[in-house]
Amino acid sequence: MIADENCKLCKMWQGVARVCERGFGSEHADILVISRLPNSGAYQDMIEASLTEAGVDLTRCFFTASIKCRNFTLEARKKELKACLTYLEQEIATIQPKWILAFGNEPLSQLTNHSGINSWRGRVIDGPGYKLIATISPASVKRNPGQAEGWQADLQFFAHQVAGIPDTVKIPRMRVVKTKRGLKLLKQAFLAADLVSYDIETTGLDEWGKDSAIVTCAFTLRTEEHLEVWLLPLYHPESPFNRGWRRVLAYLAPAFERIPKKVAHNGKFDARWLREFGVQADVTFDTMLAAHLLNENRTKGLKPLSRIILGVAPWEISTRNLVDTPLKEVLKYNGLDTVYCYYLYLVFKEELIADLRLLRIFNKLMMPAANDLIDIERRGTWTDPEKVATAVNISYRMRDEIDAKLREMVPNPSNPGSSIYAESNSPWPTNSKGKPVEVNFNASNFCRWWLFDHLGLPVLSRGKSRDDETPGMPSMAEEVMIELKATNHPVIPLLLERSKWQKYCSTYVTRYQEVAGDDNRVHTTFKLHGTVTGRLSSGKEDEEKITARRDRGSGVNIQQVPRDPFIRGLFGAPPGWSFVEADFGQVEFRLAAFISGDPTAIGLLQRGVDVHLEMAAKMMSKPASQVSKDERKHAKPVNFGFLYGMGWKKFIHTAKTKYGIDFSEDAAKMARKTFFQMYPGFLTWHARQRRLAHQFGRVQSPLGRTRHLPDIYSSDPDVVSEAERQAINSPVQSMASDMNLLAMILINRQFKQVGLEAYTLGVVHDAINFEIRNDAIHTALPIIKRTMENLPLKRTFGVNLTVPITADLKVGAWWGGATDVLEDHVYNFNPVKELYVPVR
DNA sequence: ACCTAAGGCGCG
DNA sequence: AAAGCGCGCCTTAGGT
Repeated sequence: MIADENCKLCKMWQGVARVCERGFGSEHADILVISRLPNSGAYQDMIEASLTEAGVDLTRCFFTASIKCRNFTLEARKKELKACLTYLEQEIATIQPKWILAFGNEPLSQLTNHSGINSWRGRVIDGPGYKLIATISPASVKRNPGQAEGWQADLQFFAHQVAGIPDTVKIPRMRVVKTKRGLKLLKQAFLAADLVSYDIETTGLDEWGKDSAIVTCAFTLRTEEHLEVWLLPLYHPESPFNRGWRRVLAYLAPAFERIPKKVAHNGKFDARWLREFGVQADVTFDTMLAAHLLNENRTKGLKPLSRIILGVAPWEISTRNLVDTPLKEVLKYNGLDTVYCYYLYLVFKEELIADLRLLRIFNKLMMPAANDLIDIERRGTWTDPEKVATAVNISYRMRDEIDAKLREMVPNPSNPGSSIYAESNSPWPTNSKGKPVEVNFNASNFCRWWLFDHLGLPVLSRGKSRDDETPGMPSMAEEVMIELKATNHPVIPLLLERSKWQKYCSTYVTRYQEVAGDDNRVHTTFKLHGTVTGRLSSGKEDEEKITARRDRGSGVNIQQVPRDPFIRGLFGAPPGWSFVEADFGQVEFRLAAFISGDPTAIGLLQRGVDVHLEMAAKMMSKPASQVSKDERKHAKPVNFGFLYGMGWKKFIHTAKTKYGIDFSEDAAKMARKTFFQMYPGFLTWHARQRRLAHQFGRVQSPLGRTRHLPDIYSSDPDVVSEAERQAINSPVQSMASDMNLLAMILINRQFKQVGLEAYTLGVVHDAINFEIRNDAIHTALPIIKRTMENLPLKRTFGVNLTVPITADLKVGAWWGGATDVLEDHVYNFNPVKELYVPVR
């Protein structure tokens, strides 16, 4: 077969033992397996073993590679892949495979025009005469053993596709509701069902949008041991209920709400929409959240989970625009979602029952929180429209003024600069197409050329090298620019100042103004499955994240609002209401003390001592009473950094960039030493977490939340070290966020019981934000503080905390403009005297 | 027009 | 060799 040992089509031939290695395997193969490079013996063994395990007949396989020269020193880029494709195409023409299994991004991009292996893996892609399925490369599995499970599942899926194994899941009869009588029957079916798995299809992502509508609904109902699927057309143009779909929902709502068990995949989304249109239904079991809790590392989508766990073939819909898709197609798709969701529920339920601590977290934290978040996301956070408008104007003006100054300094052939720096005659830079780049004061190729080539400022740091020949691009990070201030070139402070205003314009103030509705509220989507530790993440709905479709996004990340009062002060409470922020105080340090059992740390916390002050005293070798404010400030990064195993080098860096404090090498080393001398228990705790991770491949928080750390078994020591540090951090971060979640749930419950006009706006990891009507504050504050400081961890999770937990409350008209409420005043709040009356 | 990767930076 | 952890969003560059 084709192989040119004199090939010089690209650089890869240099220094390899064998140029252009051909593939091997059965001449009558109908399966082509493509790796990145010709496999070494060990990788070939690994691939063959895994394929056999998945059920692929090796005698039907031909093995080859994207890049035919096994060159480990040079990196194959587009050019090389294109050159080598010639040989690959010849192999395909000769073998004429029916199936191709592509390992990694290289064969995927060579053969399909697609790139990004993680979004394309596990999908059947049609090629000329063959079907291609891609997955990650065995090399990446070996480096990150955490990938092994998903990799094997992809191979299994490939084997199923090749063998044509039928779906393992039986699809019940589906019936479509078309008439009034059908609606009546569906209502009766609701009343007879003990469980429903449901899903809705919608016109857009924001339920409050002007044209938003529910296109179809599907319900898998379980009644006395048998399943039936009901499909309900609503707003779809072919639907008989197209005009009266809201009335249909209203008619069905009471019966639907009465079904005791409601299962859905990412049910918060569906429940939020249904609530918008008058259906008040909580989700009792969310399969996506269960999947996440059981294994936080795996993919969360209904389709990949169904593929991996149920072994079913993918079910797709031809277009994203449901209104233009035939009703029949939409309904079938919608119905299958609910059927597979039901079968996933059966699997996950058993898995949770097998781990009662996880089941407890699921039932007592995740599901109640998910249902609370429905209302929280719907409410949104109020922004002051006038303040926002002013902030937008100021931000743009500041940025544009700086731009104007910069533009005068931009090199101009007819106006050679008067800078004290030698201006080289380095030519104006061009882009990949050979066109001159435009003036751009962001971190662009123009600026890199201007600063480092034209003005000759020193390159202090570079990014990653993209290939072997060219070095990485000069860094324009803030810390680099701060260093460059020393050059006294006037362009540096301008660029530094500009980047702040540019960020305000692009990411913050303008976005807030764009997404605030008529009610001046901005919304977010919280994900309970957004992090591996159990923290919530915040942002837009997934589908809104596409860069090219910025106009459609309407959510913001409420957890990354800059602390600058100029920005944070845009959020607040409407007239007559107050913004209340409740923070747990140094909760991670407290929990680290609890988990490690370090007697010094526990003792200090029990006595209510300021740990930062104490650290400063130790560092300065003097009594705490003589520690200055500045000295205490120096102690803060010490406590935060070394807690999770930071090295002295990184410590110098973070102390400088995050706290603006200079530590010399010796001082940093000394600080680290002092820290562990003061809390020797932290060192043994670190060692214990490393040992546990190596022994079990996972660690658990005191409440029972699990962090799987398969990478601990990596052959790469860097990867192992990373997993070890995660083993130290995870239980602490997990417990802190679960406590915050529990507090939120309990506080909301009390607000409802008392009927208070007090509402949660969101959580920011160890803090909860509320909006409370002024006449309810004196009732709400004690509830908040008492709940946060006295969480029923013993009763709910069997955990006896040995350290006190404190909550700090702030009340005000605006976030960030709020003032602390003294401890005594929380329990004795005098609304007349003490209520912060906002000046508007 | 749409997509991905990387750099950079906002938050806890 | 290098070594806190956990996130999401925006921009640029370089593709199809």
